[in-house]
Amino acid sequence: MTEQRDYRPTVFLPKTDFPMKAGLPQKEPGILSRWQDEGLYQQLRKSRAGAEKFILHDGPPYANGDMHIGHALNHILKDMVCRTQSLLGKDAPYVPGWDCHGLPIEWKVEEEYRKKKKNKDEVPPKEFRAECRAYAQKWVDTQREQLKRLGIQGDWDHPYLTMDPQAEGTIVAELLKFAESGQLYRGAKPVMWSPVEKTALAEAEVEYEDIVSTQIDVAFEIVESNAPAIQKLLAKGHLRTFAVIWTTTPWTIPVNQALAFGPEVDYVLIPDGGTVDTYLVAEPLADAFLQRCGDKNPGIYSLHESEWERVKGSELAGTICRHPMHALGGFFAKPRPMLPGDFVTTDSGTGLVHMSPDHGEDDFALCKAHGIEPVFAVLGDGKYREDWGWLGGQGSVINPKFNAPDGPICEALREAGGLLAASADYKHSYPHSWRSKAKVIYRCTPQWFVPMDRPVDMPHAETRAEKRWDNEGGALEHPNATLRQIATQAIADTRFVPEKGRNRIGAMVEGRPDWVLSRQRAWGVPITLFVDRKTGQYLNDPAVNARIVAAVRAEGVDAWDAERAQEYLGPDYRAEDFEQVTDILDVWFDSGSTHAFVLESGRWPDLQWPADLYLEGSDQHRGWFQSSLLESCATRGRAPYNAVLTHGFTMDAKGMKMSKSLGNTISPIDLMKEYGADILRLWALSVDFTEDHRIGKEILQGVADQYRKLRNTFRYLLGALDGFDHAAEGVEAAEMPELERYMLHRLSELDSALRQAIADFDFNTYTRVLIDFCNEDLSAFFFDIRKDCLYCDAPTDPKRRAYRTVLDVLFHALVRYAAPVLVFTAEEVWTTRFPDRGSVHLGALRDLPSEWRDPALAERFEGLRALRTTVTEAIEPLRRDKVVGSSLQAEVVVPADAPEADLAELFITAKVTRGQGESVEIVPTSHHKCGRCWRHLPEVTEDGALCGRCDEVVAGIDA
RNA sequence: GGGCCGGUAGCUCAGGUGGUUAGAGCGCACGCCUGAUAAGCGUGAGGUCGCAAGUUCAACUCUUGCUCGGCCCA
Repeated sequence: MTEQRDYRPTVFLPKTDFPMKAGLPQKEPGILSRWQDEGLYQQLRKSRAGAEKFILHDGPPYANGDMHIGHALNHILKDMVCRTQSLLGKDAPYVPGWDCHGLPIEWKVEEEYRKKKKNKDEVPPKEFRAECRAYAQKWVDTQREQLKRLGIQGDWDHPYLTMDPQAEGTIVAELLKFAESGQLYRGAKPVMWSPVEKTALAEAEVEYEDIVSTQIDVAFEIVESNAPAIQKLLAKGHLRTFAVIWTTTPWTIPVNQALAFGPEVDYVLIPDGGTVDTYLVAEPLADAFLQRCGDKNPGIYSLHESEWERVKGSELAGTICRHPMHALGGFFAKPRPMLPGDFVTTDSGTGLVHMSPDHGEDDFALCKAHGIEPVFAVLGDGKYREDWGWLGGQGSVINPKFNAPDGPICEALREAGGLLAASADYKHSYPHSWRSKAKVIYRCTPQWFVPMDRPVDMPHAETRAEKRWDNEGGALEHPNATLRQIATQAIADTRFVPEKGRNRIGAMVEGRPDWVLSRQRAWGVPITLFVDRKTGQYLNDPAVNARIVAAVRAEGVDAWDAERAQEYLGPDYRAEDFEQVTDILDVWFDSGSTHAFVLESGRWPDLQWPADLYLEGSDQHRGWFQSSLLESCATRGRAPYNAVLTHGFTMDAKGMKMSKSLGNTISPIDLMKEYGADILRLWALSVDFTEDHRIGKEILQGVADQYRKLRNTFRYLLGALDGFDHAAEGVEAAEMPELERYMLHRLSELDSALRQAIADFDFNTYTRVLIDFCNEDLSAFFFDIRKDCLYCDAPTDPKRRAYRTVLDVLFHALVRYAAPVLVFTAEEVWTTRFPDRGSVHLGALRDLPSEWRDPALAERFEGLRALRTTVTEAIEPLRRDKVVGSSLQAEVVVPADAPEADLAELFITAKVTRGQGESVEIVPTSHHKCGRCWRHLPEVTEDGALCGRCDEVVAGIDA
């Protein structure tokens, strides 16, 4: 036995400095600052100048608090959209924005006041707004840094802010378009109102607490009815019939204007044996009613239940009652009609509901539909107004004593004979003010509305110019169509991904009430209207409006100052003839106008109107998607977007929503510190974001494993391509071995799949297909088979050159495919190989040569791969029995009809022969093992000696 | 309480218009290799397709109810 040489130095192993361990949290910030220094975003704009555009318009997050997982997901998806579109060669700019006005910021500033024992009411509004502005700016800056850290690419130096005076000016200009086209009216609406703070409250400012209230049963005498059973009673002049209502808010009785019944509910007439009276209540609630007032009216029991007369709810239409206090005259003497209300249930009460349009949403809507208007009897402090016919000047209505069974309301009702029962023992949950903890009420207040069902008088093109409407995108006219109809058409014309979003927003637009634009707040864009004190109509003069818009554009919302009314009104009007509106706009109007000042204004010349895509969470069907849609349809006659993409919400590992109180929140900022942004991105792009999805330790561990696999694929490519020079070593596809040509075919299939996924915004398919290709086609198949070739063939060998040529093709393709997902890692990969060729993110996909497609070859290889699996399965038992270890020690017999190919090479076995039968058989090889390539070949004379190929190669090296 | 949406292996996902033993990748277990080495390769075990009825010759796939979870509203 001769001394064996160590052939290791003669083997061409992969060589690269690219580390297996990523160290993303440490590495990413450096890459990020390099991009910033090099102005990568601007470079990209330049390189795509003139290309087809893809405009994603960023929905503005609220400038309050740190980035949370929802922001992260949303922005990763937006970034993926822009980057993949850019990969296709399009110009896909991204201008991020923030929503800066609104209540939550006001709260925070007020909270800081309270800490300093400062009273908000003593602070001049201008000063207060300045503090809100500063607060918003602080969070804009914070979130901007956090989003940048995620690798989101965009024009971070020029974001749009809704509090930018230019933006505020545009918002005002958009509002005035509504005014000029007659799409504004002043109406009333019940809002949550706190009598203690004397202010309207938002839903979020209200919390529910269990309290005990007075419950009363009140009788309204029926004076007229179409129901036969009631008519019969009414005909006997001396009998009285009462509709009975039940309420836990006695104070609303003085403002009652109607009664509601359930058309589907069955009612009974209960005769009171002690008197000549009869009571109408819902049948299922009759027992409960009798229990409540039985003690005081024992006569009610006089007739057996089976003898009670029945009345169908639907028969009650047209029935008229009178208020128990009708003797007071005036308001109280008016007829109280019974109206059909779908909201009436038989869960509690009497199945008849007393209606006060001033103090309930159902009440308001039902009364409005029947022409009954609110009366504004309860003032902001909770007292009835002085001139009110009953209890004028008294209150407050939230005072329990006021509502008590022995309070003034019940006493008066009792005296009038209208009170059947009253007890202070009803436990229920009731809204309270978050801040004062006092009870709140519904109260009608005047508000500004956009009508959904009034024909939109969209000004014609020439008129638009006259009126100085600056709709760069133009406007479509829909003769006589209402805003609801135009919006419905726009929904039909928009692409929704996923498709179910269309149904969701469609149902909302179909059913939504008029848009309430006004808020009685400080931090927002003013409703810049002057109302004529004589007519109650707002002034509609384009010249006045132009002055207002110009001032707000220049100075921001502070320009809407009462002292400057005359300046805006000009010489044609007198300020004292007008009331200057002090309400501000619903912030949804702000964000609904972003398309105007971001896409249309020309301040971001890369952008254009309309947007190709809006991309937000599914909650925005009611929010931004809709406010933008309505704003744009009312002023431009179409949606500001061509497509809407929605994502679901991120749940914890168990599928439960994240909340601070549950303590299951996961911060993307923490995750970036632990795993790195690329892992977080890969997570967001691996899950089915169109549904709700989860995040957690195990999931992230899985994502990190997928990442490592991708990273090692690149590491292998970098190592295997060490020193590759295409000019010297490249091989034409036609000259390549079949295996290489098959891989080019597979790559072109992958390319098609990825392009389809981009077109569908189907990113989990994108990442899955990419990772599967790396695992199955490359690592487990191509790379494994060609290991011998790469390590042991001579560098000049045509097969090895062909292999490396394909590796080079794969490198260029894969690094670009991966770039939108693993933005940092792809850059690291790219610069490891090409330190002087700029950023990978400037690159676009190249169209792969169509000749690479070879379906016939592919079909043969699919058969070979199936056979390969059979062979590996067959080797396994021999391994178990320690007959063979490496597959190179196996000799294989395959069926005679196995496809033509170098099977030993494909199967990585010593030898393959064709047998007679159908089966695959394995035997251990008897050949010796080559000392260099470890293959077992007949020409190897003894273990450790060289095979013919290696002998030649080593000789070449030695020489 | 109402509207809409969803529940396929431990994890992330595939499963046209109902039709053979429900698939993939990862993870896991076991094994091979030790020249991609805190890497690479192979084999294997995991699912009453949320639950229950119904339609059908046949349902993960259709209908209804329930349940769990989510978004929006009340």
